[in-house]
Amino acid sequence: MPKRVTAKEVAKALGISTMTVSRALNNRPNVDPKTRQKVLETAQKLGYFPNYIAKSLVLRKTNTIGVVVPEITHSFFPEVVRGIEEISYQSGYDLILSHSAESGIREKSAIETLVSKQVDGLLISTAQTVSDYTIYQQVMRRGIPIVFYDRCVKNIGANCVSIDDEESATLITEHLIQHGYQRIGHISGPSQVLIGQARKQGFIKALQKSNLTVDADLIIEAGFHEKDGYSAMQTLLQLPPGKMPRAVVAVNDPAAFGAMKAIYEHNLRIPEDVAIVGFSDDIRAELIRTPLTTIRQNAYEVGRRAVQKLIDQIENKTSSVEEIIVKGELVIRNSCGCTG
Amino acid sequence: MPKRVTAKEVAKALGISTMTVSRALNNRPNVDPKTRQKVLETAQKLGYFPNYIAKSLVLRKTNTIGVVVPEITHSFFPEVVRGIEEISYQSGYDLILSHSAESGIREKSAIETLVSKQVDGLLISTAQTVSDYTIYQQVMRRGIPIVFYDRCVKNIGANCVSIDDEESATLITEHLIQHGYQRIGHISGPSQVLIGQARKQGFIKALQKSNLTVDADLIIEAGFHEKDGYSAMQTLLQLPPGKMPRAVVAVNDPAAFGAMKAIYEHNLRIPEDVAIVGFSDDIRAELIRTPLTTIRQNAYEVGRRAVQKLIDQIENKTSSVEEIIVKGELVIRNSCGCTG
DNA sequence: AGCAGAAATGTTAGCGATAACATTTAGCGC
DNA sequence: GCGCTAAATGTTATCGCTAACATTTCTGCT
Repeated sequence: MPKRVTAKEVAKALGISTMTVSRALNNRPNVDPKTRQKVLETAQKLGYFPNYIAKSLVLRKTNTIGVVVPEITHSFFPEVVRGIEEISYQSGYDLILSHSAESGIREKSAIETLVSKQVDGLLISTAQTVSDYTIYQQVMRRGIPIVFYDRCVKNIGANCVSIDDEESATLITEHLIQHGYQRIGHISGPSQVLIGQARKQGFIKALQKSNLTVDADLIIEAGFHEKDGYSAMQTLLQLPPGKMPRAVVAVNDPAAFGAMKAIYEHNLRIPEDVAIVGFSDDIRAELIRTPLTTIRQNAYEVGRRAVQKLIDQIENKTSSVEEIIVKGELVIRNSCGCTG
Repeated sequence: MPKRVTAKEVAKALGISTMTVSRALNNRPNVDPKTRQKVLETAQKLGYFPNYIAKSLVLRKTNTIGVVVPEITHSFFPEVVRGIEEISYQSGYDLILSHSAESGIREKSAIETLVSKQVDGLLISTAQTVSDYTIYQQVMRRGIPIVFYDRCVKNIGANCVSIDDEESATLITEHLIQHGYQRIGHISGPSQVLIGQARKQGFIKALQKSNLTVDADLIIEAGFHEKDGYSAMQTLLQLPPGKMPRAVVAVNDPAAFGAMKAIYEHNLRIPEDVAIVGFSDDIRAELIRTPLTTIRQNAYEVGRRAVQKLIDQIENKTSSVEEIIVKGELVIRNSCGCTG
């Protein structure tokens, strides 16, 4: 096992103290330029790498940010991480990445590990099953700042960067209303998931703003996957002709794809018979038979804003608690009735 | 600033020594069960988090693996990271993620930082511009194991897990040959990139094995993007009818998409007039007008095998240097001439 | 009860670096 | 060349933890 070269050995090789070596290596003032030069050369020659672990112990700073991601398969989060990485790199922070796999228990344990590793701050997107917030509070009480991203925890004094699900849902629903559709249905997410709730709220709000009746029969609680959209749409298609929705807002793109399949199977056309829109701008959205009108969410921007806020907090540049909302963008294609 | 609770304070609260606290917390033998119980309770009550930085300093082990990724936008690498994460989590290692952005300089600096952070091992996929391998050797001489993944560095005694680009290219080319096509063209990657070279080699090898002539005019050096495939295909389509390829092997799926666009613009049909195949199983490959026959690369598996190898090495379970190759899988759709 | 041996606990030193203070050396004016 | 200040360097203690050794407290057995 090769021995590791320490500052002490560099010092010994030059017949000086480790303190001078430390000063030279860290560009501190009050070091003779000739000494500094010699230290640099010797360090290079001996293959010296500073030990950041030791440094972190004494400085109580690791220049490391802990990132907790609930799901990595989903394309949204890698994109967020890319944004996080970009800014943190520029600011000289490294990232420790943890995956909670949507499990509250794993999330808690990941946070504990990160705290034990003395990260300077945490970026967290909560797992879907989390309901106990004491760990967050415990961490914050220790003076470790947390910024939540995408999935926020409110009222515990933490910063938060999220997507404006509700407003975006309103936006896209209003687009359908502008097309003149009166009866609009909604294929929603599971009711216990925040994102689903927000989008449903936004949908309802848009109807109300235009004085359209909100018909509970036209809101089907489903899920985020293709099959959920498929079966929900089948339910809608079974409604009597006078009641069947002329347009549908799906909770996300996969659900919309499923719904489209059901529509085609009923020998109906999109958008001539039923218009449909999605949410999240899946890569497939523009490639399918009738390209899907949807909302593009800027995951990259969410990541950037979240770390930036966290780093500001770590370096005491800000103290106010903010809720930053990254706007979604309406991507108009053909499934809504627009012609492209 | 809240003070951090240390083992010493837990000890003082109980009137015992820190050593006993340490032993109790780490499930060491020779601790009275009652004492252990009290320590656990008190630690919990005081909100004690162990300081892994201090622990790492004395144990010279961080339980952390450094991962260097050249590119995060590309879907391949997030998938590799997912595989890495899964296994490392099971084995109790955390990941520090670094991004070299295909820059040799950034890669070197990332490695230096990771070494300074005392990672137990490194997973590296080299940036495209890297040609100086001394940093790798320096790190390995320090006793820090490296496993390369996807993009390997040979002959420096490091383990490596990669995709069998050459063999897969042979495989898919042979599939075209089985269709009876005689004149087959290749839209290759840039010649200085290894992956491109390997695929081209595999393409050539398949032709040779079947005693088909390798016509240099049918091999167009292009790039990995859609526009590269588009312009390369245009060059091929300009060839005199007797020379124009009846089938094309594209270096990857995006290049194939570009090529397909060019083919359609020439009012030719796929696969009736020109058959084409890709590489990498892009998510769009099965959704397009004529679904693309391609090679699926198991990025997830690459990640899993690479960390596993690394952890074995860290824990001294293996010492032999291996080159692990994860096989690609032929995904047959319609663009090759098969009917689905 | 007395004692060996095991079990439980304590003490000291050190991991590799830096802060804070102490000391030596250098520079400069008269 | 002297004295004074500033620059350069050195010393000691410490960050929070654990290894290694030292000591004390239990056991059980004759």
